[in-house]
Amino acid sequence: MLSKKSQYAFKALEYLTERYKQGPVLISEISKKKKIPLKFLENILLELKKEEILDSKKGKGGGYFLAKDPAKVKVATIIRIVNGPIAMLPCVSLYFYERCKNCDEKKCGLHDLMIEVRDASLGILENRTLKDLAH
Amino acid sequence: MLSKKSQYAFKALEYLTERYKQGPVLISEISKKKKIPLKFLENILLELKKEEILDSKKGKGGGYFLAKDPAKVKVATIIRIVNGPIAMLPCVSLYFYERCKNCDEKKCGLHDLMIEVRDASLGILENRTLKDLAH
DNA sequence: TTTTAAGTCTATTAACTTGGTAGGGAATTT
DNA sequence: AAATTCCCTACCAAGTTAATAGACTTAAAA
Repeated sequence: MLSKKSQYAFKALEYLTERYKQGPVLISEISKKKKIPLKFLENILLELKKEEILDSKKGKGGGYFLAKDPAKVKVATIIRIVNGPIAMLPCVSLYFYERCKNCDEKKCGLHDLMIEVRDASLGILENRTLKDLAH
Repeated sequence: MLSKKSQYAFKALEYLTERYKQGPVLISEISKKKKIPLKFLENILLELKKEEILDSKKGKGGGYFLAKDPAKVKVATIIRIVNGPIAMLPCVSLYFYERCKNCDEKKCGLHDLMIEVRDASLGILENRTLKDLAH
């Protein structure tokens, strides 16, 4: 399941997508409009900035804004940043791969199945962007 | 991600699938062969019994065994029992549905997307059984 | 140049979840 | 009756999540 943090992130990004190219938006404004705890939201936006999804401006007239075209930001990318792996097992994760202990990937029945599930999910998540979320 | 408990469950079920119709198998045997902490495994098997995936026999010659044909036990069912929801959001879960607070499902962009992802995953998980995991 | 308005950063905390343990109790077979 | 095996309840430590606090930095405006 997506964490609450992830849901907050998507709500904030939705808000910023609606205001793309309209200048910086205050954290406090997003917090109020989307009912996200202010300080928690700060952390989330900062993280998204470090990953270059968002950019920001300090001081008066400052705020956060999308660093790129919302049609270029994949949903999968956001999930990986704020929620972690999309795969159901570490041993089939593309970006967070970890070998299974006590389990030979060659003859693990779950392994192949979970690759299928991963690919089915990614087929969708890698092909949808922030723009699609807004519609 | 699937919890360690879920991975243990699948390993145990794999073992029991190989021994389907061959009489009860000791918890301690599964524990040893599959390297699963004994007491933890007890809890898992008991839970699977309560959900009628497994059955058991007490006393000498006792143990656990599959309650039905492994070809009839869906992977999705097991995941729901030991891991919980398959969907990425409570508001799109079929078996663990919960309404989103502060989010109108009608106009939530994530909602529709997550339904797609759910259906893609279920398309696989509802059509694979314990038997498929073994081969 | 001072003030004010922002975002930045580090640390802390409370609640919850996960993984694992302990120790009898109950049923069944011999 | 004794041995064997699952059943059940409770507990605990560690980690994660959600949220908060407060001081710091940068930038614009007065």
